[in-house]
Amino acid sequence: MSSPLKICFNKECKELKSERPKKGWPLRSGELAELCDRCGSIYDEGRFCDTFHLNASGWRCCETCGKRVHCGCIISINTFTLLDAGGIECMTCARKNVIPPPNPSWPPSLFLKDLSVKSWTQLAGSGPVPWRQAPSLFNSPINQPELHQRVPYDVDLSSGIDRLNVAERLSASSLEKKKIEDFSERLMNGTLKGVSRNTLENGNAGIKCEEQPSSCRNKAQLSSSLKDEPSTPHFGLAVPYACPNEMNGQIGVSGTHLRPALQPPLAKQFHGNVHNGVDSSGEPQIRNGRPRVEARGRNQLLPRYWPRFTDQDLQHISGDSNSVITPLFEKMLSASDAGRIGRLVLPKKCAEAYFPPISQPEGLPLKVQDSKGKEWIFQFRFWPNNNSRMYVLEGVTPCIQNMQLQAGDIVTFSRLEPEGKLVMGFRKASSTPASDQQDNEAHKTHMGYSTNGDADLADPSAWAKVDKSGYIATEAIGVKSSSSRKRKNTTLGSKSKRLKLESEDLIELKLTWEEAQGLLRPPPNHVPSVVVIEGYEFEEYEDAPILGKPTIFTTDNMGEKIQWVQCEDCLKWRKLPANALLPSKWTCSDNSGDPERSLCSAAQELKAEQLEDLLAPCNSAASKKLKGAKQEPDNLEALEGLDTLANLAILGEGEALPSSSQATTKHPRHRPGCSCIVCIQPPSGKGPKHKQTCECNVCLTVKRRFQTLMLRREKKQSEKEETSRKKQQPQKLIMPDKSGDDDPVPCSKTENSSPNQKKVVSEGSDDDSNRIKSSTSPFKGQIDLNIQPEREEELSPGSDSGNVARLIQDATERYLRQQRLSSSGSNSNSAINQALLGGGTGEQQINNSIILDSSHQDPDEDHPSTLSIKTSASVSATG
DNA sequence: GTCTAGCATGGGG
DNA sequence: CCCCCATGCTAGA
Repeated sequence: MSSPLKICFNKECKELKSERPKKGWPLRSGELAELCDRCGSIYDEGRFCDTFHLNASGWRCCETCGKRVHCGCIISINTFTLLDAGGIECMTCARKNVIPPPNPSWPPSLFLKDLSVKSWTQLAGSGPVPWRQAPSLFNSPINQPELHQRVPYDVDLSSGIDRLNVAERLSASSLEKKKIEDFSERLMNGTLKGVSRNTLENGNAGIKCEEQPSSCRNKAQLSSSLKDEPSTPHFGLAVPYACPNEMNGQIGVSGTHLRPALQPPLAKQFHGNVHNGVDSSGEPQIRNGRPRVEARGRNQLLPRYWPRFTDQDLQHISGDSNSVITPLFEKMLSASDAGRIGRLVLPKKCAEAYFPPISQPEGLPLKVQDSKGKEWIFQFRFWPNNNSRMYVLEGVTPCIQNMQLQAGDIVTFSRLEPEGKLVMGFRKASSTPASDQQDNEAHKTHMGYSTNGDADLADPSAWAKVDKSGYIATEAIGVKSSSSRKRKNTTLGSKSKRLKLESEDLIELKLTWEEAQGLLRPPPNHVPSVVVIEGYEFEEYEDAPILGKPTIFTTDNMGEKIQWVQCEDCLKWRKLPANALLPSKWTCSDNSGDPERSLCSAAQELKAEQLEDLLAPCNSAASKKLKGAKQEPDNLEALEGLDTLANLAILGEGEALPSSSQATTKHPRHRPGCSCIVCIQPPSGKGPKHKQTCECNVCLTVKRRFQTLMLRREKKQSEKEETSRKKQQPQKLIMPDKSGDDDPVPCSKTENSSPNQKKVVSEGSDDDSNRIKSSTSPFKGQIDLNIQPEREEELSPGSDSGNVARLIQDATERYLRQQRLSSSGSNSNSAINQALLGGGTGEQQINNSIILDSSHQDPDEDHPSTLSIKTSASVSATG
């Protein structure tokens, strides 16, 4: 590794590394720990753990020779193997009885299971994972050439995994089912052993486990092999891949699904080679759950698809049964995956490697079990795409909704043995392994142990987080930040810009826009202009509003506006002036205005019942309406969301949030039980709607934001016009420190508002009460707050800003657009248009309205300048 | 007019 | 340059 630090990687050692530090164990990043001479020597001699970890936990004794092995440590990860019956065995003993696995590509258990022979179709459509038999194909005597012959299309067979996967798929897909059945049958009869070996031997740069019974473990042994392949990620602390000692199918735990640092003595063994075990080399595979590593550049599965299960994940999936989990792959849900279309795009390689072969686009129904044991049937199919295929799982929407997943969350696929069931788990993007959502330590770990090049891994501080049991224990904040960061660096970072946007969109997805709206506070030193809408005053911020700690506004006995804020530490509620601007994290010590209550020890001013009254309205959907015009968080949920957002603000952009908001089936951004107007509305959009006079927090904040939005739009439009239609906004918008509400162009309202726009709207709206009076805001629009947020995801794949404010803006824009789309032709819609048209120049206003309509329809057009271009075309359609 | 299925496109690796 | 795949696009239901 190229640790920036000059000291020995051994945290027990403070020695400085020499110019040419000694190489130690492989890190998950794929690099090697750099040690000082002394530690290096100790490591080389195999005495590292004995020397430095004597008092650490994780020591176990070899079941055979009794030798003590430090199982809970990355350094010794490859010096032992887990026994099926429990316990461990040192490599020395393990090698003695090693028998090459029939085919490392597939879990040995497969070979031993008494699988009935079914056609793929049958298998796929019913019962325990049918397709899992596929692997068996390679267990047949069929020789490599035969496999190749079955390959209908051109594939790179040079890689072992390629061969296996492709051959497998190809053979299945290209062959007639009868053939497949026969093949499977043969496989089941165990007559096909050896195929994989041949394949691997010939095409795999990896180690040939089959040839050398002990090689598997040898491979697993880091240093030597790793040193040979420094580029290979070895983040897996996984237990060395153990070749089955017997043909009973038992093999040691494959490191594949075990995270490196999460390799404590497993309470339960999760067999199965890693992924399809297609990896014959065993080496990389073992370490990181990486499916098959055809060394250098020929990986079949991209790192982002490598399963990163924790043993807890696996345990959860397997439940109390004795099932063995074989992690297959995972995928971060894209916007479209999580959208309502219900199509989950499967990574091609993964689909071909782990799902039953399909030769027809129609594919097969695939039964999948979720982590809760519930079964789902998806259609596994593909679309011809160019000369390739695009694999998709159709009908996943119910499942995804059931799991309350959003774009950015990760779905994991694994195989449950011996049932052979395909299990679909998930992890929330928040880093909490959601597949089980157990509140255990493991879940505090990052799910993102990174792959190659993860700086975090190379960072000794990260190592410091590796506790003695081998778990990566991280403090809450740390988990959040580093986790999400890792995510970005790995899955997202390596992906397209599109995905990056998505990741940022993630943040947005985790906040209801109400939550976001409610968090807005006027920028410091800025006096918000007041807009009166429907008799209520709204603050209009010229500059970017800021995010502050959520508070509850109210009026005290003296009739003064105040706000209540809860101390982060003692949770006591403190009273503050209404205009106090609070940091996201506020504690009593910040209560400088009230020295008496600037300590947590000070009694709470609010009595229990008062507090209850204060919060009560929040819990009642019926009481969502606010008494005041200020942005008052209207319920606890909102508060929670606000807290989240506040935290977000602190954490900075790109930080994943705890997925506190779980989507409802109707509205992904709302949580079960949510009684907001959105959630109680039928999908059709019919039913209760916000009235124009609605004064709920949602409406208030949206209206407020609408004003801001319109103002900004108008500014930019003006600006644009002044610069002769010169496009200039996009970059600005995506600049973290400039994006969002922060208009980079210093323009006062006066400057940017055409005189006309200052006219008070008095359009002949169907509802006169909807007029917006404003003394300062140039925009006088009306807003129909009835939208179908559930469509937001679909229509707005991503935000291009990591700036929260920007997200909020986007949310608002989307909201507005939505309401327009969903209520086109409605009074409110026309009202908006009229309102917009009523003020300022027609063109100007039209553009504004059009912008709203056009925005977000295309992620690439999420810029005013671009949007405005479309206006003319959209006008007719809109008008 | 809406929704869906399936193909096409194009950015990014 | 090719492949993957997210998502756009659109014909058809």
